Amino acid sequence: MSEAVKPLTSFLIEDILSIKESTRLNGKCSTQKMERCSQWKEESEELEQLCQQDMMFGVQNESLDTSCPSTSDSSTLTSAGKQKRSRAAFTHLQVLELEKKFNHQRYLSAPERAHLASTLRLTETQVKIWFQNRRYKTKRKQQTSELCKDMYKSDRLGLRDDLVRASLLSSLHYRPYLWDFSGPWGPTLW
DNA sequence: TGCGTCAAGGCGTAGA
DNA sequence: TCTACGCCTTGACGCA
Repeated sequence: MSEAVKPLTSFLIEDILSIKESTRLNGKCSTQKMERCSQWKEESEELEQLCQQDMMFGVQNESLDTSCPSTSDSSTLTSAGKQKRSRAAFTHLQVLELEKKFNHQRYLSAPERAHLASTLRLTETQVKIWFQNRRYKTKRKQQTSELCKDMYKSDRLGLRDDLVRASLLSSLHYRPYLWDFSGPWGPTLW
């Protein structure tokens, strides 16, 4: 893989917050939450319009970059001189659209990904990774719910051994790194 | 301050 | 060989 092809890590929380800084009040959590809700509402309305326009005319929108990645200087140096990893925080608007797309289709073709990325002002890699993570998250949730069902069944049937095994497995599943990988059970066993 | 969440990193694999 | 995937794991961040 060439580093040149790979897009730079996206943007920092501060990048987003700085945009909204001017409208931000001094209050703490509740105020901020209320504010965020109203922002989401505005973003959603904006998105509706943008997506409709985009679908109708097939054009890119310039006004959707409330969280536009500032790819140039997204990470800082640590005291050790190592580059500090930055974590992008997608806006509600972007997540909303990604979720919408994901509900419709779990896999994107390259053109679809490119289109969605440009529409949401994200890189194709970010869209790709988001879908990857989203699929994995869905899978995990599904496995957990199935496990819970099994546990419930076992409990009702009085299958204590199964219950114990299931609870043991559930504790392992989400904390695979806590388990001794040299042992007979790997995290991908089930 | 510990914990949960989530974008991104990393590794192995499959298909073209 | 390249690209995208799955499957974790890591690291940054927000919250109680």
